[in-house]
Amino acid sequence: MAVPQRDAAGPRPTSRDVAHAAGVSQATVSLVLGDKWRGRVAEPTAERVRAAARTLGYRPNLAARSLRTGHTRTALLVVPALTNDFFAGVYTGAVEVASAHGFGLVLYPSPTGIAPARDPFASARAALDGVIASSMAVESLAELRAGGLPLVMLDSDASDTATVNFDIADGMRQVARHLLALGHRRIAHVASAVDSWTFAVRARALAGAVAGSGARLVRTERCELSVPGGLAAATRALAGVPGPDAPTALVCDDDLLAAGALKAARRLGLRVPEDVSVTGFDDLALARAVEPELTTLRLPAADMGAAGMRALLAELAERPGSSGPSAAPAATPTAASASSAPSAPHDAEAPESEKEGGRETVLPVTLLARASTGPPPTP
Amino acid sequence: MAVPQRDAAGPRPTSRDVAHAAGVSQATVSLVLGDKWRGRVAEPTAERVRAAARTLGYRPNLAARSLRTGHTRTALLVVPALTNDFFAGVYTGAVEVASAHGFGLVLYPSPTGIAPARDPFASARAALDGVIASSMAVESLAELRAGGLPLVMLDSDASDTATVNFDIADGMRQVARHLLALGHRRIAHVASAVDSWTFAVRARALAGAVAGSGARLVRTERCELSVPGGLAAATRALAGVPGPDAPTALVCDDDLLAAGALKAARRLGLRVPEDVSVTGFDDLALARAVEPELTTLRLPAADMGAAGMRALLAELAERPGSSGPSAAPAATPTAASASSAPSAPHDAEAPESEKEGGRETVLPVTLLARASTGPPPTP
DNA sequence: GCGGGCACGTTGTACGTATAACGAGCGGCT
DNA sequence: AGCCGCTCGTTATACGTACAACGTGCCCGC
Repeated sequence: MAVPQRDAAGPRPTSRDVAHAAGVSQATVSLVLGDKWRGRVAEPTAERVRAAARTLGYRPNLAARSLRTGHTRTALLVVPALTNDFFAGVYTGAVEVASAHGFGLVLYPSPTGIAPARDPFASARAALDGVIASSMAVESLAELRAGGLPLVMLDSDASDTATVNFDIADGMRQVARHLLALGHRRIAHVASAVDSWTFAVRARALAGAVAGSGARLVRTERCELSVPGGLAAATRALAGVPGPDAPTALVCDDDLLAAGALKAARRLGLRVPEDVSVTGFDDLALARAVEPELTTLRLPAADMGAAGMRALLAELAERPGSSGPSAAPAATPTAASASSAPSAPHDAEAPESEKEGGRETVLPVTLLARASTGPPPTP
Repeated sequence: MAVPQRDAAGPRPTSRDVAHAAGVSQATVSLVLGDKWRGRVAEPTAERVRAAARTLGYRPNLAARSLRTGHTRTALLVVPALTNDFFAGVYTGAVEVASAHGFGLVLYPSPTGIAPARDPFASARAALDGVIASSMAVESLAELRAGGLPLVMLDSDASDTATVNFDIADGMRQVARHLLALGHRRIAHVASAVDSWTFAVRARALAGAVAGSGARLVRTERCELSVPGGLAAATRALAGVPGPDAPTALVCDDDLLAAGALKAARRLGLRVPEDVSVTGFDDLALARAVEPELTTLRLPAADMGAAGMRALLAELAERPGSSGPSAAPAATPTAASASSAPSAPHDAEAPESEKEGGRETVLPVTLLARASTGPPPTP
């Protein structure tokens, strides 16, 4: 009703049409709608322009704008898979700070089965100002950089790029401490076979935490990052349980693997946690859908997305020809009043420790102890 | 190595730079790279242009192209949630046929917590040629149509728009027949509270199938579409089990609900399927992650996405100023030889019955009988 | 009374591309 | 010989926007 679109739209009104309707020049329209008019256009005139834009249902032509300005105010988020709630959370966080800064965010799920050919983002045709990519979604970092676009990596140890990581090592130590405190002394690691920093760190940290504690890492089984993968690997890891040399706890690199481990235990006639404890990683929705619910690490995915987007904006800001971020939510003529203050989320929060002046952001993680862990069986 | 990008890139080469390097005019470059040169440019010249483009690492400026042509060869897919494998499948299918026709596909997960303000797709800033939307992701269809963009709806009964649907009614009848054949006579329906065509049909079809069969639909419990929702609703539905008037089978509108039902049964001390049978819908990955694995309906999500994209392309083709679909995979200068024939997927397959000349596509579904259903208990 | 600022706009141009319209050379047919 | 028609290009223009540069009154201070 109040929405002012022309229904039987002719060929979409341009800024010149608006100018004509408001009795000004096209340049003035551009100034007013671009929020660059303080002191250059009188308020009544500006209001006339806005009114004309509103009644005509004017919406700026993005292509023309990009052609002129050289940028698109659009970023790309590259993730390995859509179905993982973790990356959905990353997206949510990233899109929030993006749109708070007038940026769009496009999603590119890397392995869709489409051959990426030469162009990694062929299917996300949008012209881009920058890229945020999960290290799990890219094979070759060089290929990404080839575009010459500002780049932020997630879960990566790349040193020549801005990165956003979780404190995975600390998280793994929390898991280890939890199990050790429960009394476990023989632990197996159900590990992802994905060759990524975030999994390499898991292995190192677990080994490190177990090392000087009187406990032992009795097995490590690698597998594909999926429930069936976890089922297979956990089945191998559980051979000989209960037994003197067999593990009493399974530390899994991911909730998917832990869910598979639960199935493996059940098929082997083992109870969780009475016969064997299981831990996950990520706190996916799946962690609470299975029985028993998984002890796991909560990684604040949205924070990672938000931090990634902020890092990208910072990168953009210090480029030569680029436009610094602005809070102005684009030129779409919308009623100027928003309900509450826009408030870029988290913009001044404490928890995320950022290496001052550096290019790496590290986010804390927290352990959630649930029903899948308990004391080891007493033989 | 063979990838010909300029590393210390200056301000990106334009078609004019290519023209200069090849000793031709800019128009000729445009013709050659746009595949419009048959009979207008001699082969040696064309090759010279291609070579120049390659060594310069030329990539056409999308903004300029869109400004000139008026379209973007980009479509938008609007889905309710990213984490649902079903919609991930839809995306995969859609992106496959899109890129086979030289189109890009951008994803917009509707409820990201961002207020859509006036513009439904503010965060997917890309300029669009058309939209494919799941009816579950949009509140008001009119708002979608307001953009004036070609529109295809998924899972919808909208009559004034092209639609792609599954044969939900037939699917529900298959479920009912399966349970009736096992001997169930008292059935409860764990239904989604989402007000959408696809769920309304489920209810009607289940009621219809149970009606003349000697069995009864003893309860219907509605809830939010999630595992906890299913847990709550199923707990209500299972009151009094086992008992003379209580259901022996739970038909759930979605695998998420069925997973919740499994948890509910376990908490009530009921075994599945010995005490109560449970069925799902969608065949999500979750269906096989839980124990016992779910009897469910397989909906070929990728087919739906592919059909949706094809419907959109058809829509686009019969618009006045628009470019018909073309198999030419854009102008990116890539080695002309592909390994195998491109072969638009499924393009001539039988299973999807399409109302000839109509605007609705209906896709078949198949029942997967797994461990969560069995004969009812014999009292 | 006159130069100088200020407030308010406007004119002009460029971004990189696609395509319509227009040749120029040349061989063959009548 | 004349001229059509074909091949192989070129020139010119428009898409819609942002912004640099340039007026034009008008008031103010000296």
